[in-house]
Amino acid sequence: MSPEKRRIRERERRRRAILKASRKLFLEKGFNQVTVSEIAQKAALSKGAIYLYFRSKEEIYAQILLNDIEKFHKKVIHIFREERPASEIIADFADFYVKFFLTDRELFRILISFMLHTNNVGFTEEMNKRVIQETNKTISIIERILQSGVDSGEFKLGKEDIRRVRNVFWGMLNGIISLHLFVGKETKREERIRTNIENGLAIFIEGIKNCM
Amino acid sequence: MSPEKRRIRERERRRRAILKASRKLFLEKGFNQVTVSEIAQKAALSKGAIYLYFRSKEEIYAQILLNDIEKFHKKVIHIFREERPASEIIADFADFYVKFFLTDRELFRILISFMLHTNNVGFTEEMNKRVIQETNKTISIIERILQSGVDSGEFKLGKEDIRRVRNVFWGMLNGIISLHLFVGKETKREERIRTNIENGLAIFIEGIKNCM
DNA sequence: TGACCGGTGGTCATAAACTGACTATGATTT
DNA sequence: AAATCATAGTCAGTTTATGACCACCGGTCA
Repeated sequence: MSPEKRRIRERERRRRAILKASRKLFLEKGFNQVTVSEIAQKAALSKGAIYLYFRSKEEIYAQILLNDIEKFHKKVIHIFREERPASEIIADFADFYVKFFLTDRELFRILISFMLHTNNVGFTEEMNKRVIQETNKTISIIERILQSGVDSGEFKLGKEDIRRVRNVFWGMLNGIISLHLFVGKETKREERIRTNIENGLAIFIEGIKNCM
Repeated sequence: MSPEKRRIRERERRRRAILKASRKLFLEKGFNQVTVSEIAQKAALSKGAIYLYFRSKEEIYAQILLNDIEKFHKKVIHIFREERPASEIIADFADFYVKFFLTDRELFRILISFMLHTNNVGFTEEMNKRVIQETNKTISIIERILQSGVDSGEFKLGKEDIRRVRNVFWGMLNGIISLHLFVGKETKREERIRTNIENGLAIFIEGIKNCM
């Protein structure tokens, strides 16, 4: 291996170290409560060095978001493997979504603040764009599921309907989870969320099968 | 961890990388056939960087030697654990010595050239002193074994005798191994060496039990 | 014998990476 | 609204790394 190659590797290793350290801190304390000095310390670098790898604290945060969203994507993509009724696939999606975020409450908090466009972090337009773009990829998965339901005759929806239904479904998912994470009690949280979402889904699917 | 600590760690990691890379090369090709540029390349560093970690090619070599000798020490030290006749312990030592070096023919070549004081590498006096000092530690182990034999009444040797016997034993060990490694055939090498040393030991122990 | 030559150990000017004291700014207290 | 504080971001100085270069040595050939 050439010195050049080695340096590139080490650069990437440090970058990952910074991301790993700051992710942990952000999840523990929230964006605003974390200082760049803290991140530097945890990554065993000086503050100045952080700025050799990222332009700003926000950029670090954005990168973490993008990584997490990508991670979710890679996992969720397998839901499409099987040939089954769209209503089942969409229930699986919901199930997976809940499970994925319940493993890390703060990860959800971080992502949901973007997904619901309620973040108060001073991102540049560029950063916002990229994060939203990635988020939309996830949302479009729902659209694909709905579309397959229409194709197979299971649902009867127009093009515009699909978009609306997608938004309702997405909102419902995040709304229910948020409700229980931020308001509800710890006890039996997962069960409550699941029940809520099952109920929601039942109404939801019945609705789109018959009404529209 | 502080930046300072991290840097020290990384420094040590590089140093070890250089030693690891050059050890491999030295064993493969011998000291003179290895260039510093090769070492640098294998360690994924520039040539100049090598000289930030070692003063010279010889110093690298010396460090490898010292490490290897130390490694041998740490392993051989356990031979003293048990309470047994000195003649058995010394046979074990011989056995261990053979086994240790047969696992790596070139390691033996490297070390023996020092132990027999036949190295042609341009070490500084300082380096030679340290390596010889470490080698003498190993030789003194033999002395301790002999001494314990005298203490228990198994051998009858004066102070001066012990030193002479030690040298004879040491020379015999290395001589026999060298003989087979550099002259003898590959086939049944270990067996031949063992047989030789067993014979040598029998004569040797009989000699020091009765004659001196 | 001595001029030449290829190869290599070691050097050093330059570049890259890192550091932490410092500055500017926005929030908070008095 | 002045003063104090906290902290994101900067930058001059330091450390570490690079590879072209030099000096030297051993071998070759006239």
